Amino acid sequence: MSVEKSTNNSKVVTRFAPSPTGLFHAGSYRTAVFAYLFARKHAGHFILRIEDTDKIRSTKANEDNIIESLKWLHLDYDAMYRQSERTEIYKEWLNKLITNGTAYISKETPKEPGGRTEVIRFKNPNKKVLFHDLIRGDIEFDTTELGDFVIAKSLEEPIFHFVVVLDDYLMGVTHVIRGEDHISNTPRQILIQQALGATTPFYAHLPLVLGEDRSKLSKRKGALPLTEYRTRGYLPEAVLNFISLLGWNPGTEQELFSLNELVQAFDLTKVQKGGAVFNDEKLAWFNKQYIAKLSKAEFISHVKECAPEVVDLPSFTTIAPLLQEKISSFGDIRTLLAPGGELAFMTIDFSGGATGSALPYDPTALLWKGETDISKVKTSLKKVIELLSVLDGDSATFSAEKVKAAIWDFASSIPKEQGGRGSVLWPMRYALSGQQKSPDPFIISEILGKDETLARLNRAYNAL
RNA sequence: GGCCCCAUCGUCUAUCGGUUAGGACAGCGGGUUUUCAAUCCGUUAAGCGGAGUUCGACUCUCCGUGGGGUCACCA
Repeated sequence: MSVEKSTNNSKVVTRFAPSPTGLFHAGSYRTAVFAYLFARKHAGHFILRIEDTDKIRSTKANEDNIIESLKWLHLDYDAMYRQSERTEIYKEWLNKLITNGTAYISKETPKEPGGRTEVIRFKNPNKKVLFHDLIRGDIEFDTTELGDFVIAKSLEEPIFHFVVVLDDYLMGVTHVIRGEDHISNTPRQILIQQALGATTPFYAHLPLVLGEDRSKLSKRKGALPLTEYRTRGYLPEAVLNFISLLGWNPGTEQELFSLNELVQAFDLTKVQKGGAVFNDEKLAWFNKQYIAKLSKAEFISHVKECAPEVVDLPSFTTIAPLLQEKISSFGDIRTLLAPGGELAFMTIDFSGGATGSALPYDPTALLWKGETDISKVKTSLKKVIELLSVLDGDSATFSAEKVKAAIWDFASSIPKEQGGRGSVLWPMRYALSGQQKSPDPFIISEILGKDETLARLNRAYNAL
């Protein structure tokens, strides 16, 4: 008894039904995305249903987190329901089932002192249930081992299996798109459907999103809430793009998709059966692609959100283009500016502190590659100082281009055998940045300004 | 353990019986370069095992193995 139905005359309705018992992470997010894409692809409805029948574990904060995350990702829904507000409806239908004999009030011996003495159980017809899954094909279960399972703690406290089925029915859900972990719940839910006189929707059980250890992604396994990706400086478009390609792909070699392109391309039949490991490196790559596409103004406004203190730095506009091509997430900016980071030269004190004698780095690192002759480095630094001294110190004219122009001929005049340009540029750059890695010495000079540039070069010169 | 689902490079995946098994991330090598990054070019790397079916299996069937999910008065 396969459940073939026709979709010809029924509008597609999908739903995303999270329970607000934890922060919204990639596992549930992927389910939301697929249900959303499928609905939009077929010009159908997408419903958000908060499954908060567990009053103890559900919180408003978690619900807000779900809603906020969906909004951040631009997954708009056509209707929203909260199961905690539908108690009367459930009660009415629970009574119907009890009346028609498919459910009954069962006397229980409390497991703990003071425990419940009666619950509502479903009268299990103990039969085999076969259903068709859009992704996996026919699946058959024998429901006998389920026994007369509980569908409500009381008339006012229905539980998951009952409310899911009833709501899907009442809300006209045509396609139940959910995680694979619900496969084994499906047969008992179909039993309830039959008792309710409801039609069976299409089922599509998605492969799970896995952690590095290949087990179901969960907070416990280190899955970050989506809102955490936001605060770490990930773009919603990148997160959406990445997660959409987890367990699904259009069969082409295209990798970058806008939301609209995803809607157009999405196809449930191309969904994978096996689980997919969530890979942070690839997410970072996607994010980098999207950051690169940002206009200068957009880039700056995103930095403002993630690292406002950085925008206030005097030379921020000078390094912004550098940052945009370097970072994978906006959170990287803080790392770059922190002590030891490639941009630390902007914030480290090179004045030598109270005694005025100590350099914030090891002077011997000024030596380029195999160079051992300190006097050569001193000569080179001295020449650089001379060349820069004659430049106009005005902030508008002491630019990276001007500094480069002033230095370049001299640096290029050094023969390869004597170290080439590197023998000039490395000590210069290191003197200015105090870092093994940093932007080039010209841009650093511009950022520091003439006075600070010369001060640092002189201090390095004197330290040798 | 019972039941259920799954199985191509380290990872995400293409292949719908016939391919030198393709792409992307990561890795590695190189060009460029004062360093790192970026960028460009190149490159390593895969059909879990065994039986079948077939002229021919990564692809279909079965068994095994492995992994995962689920077994609540949670969802």
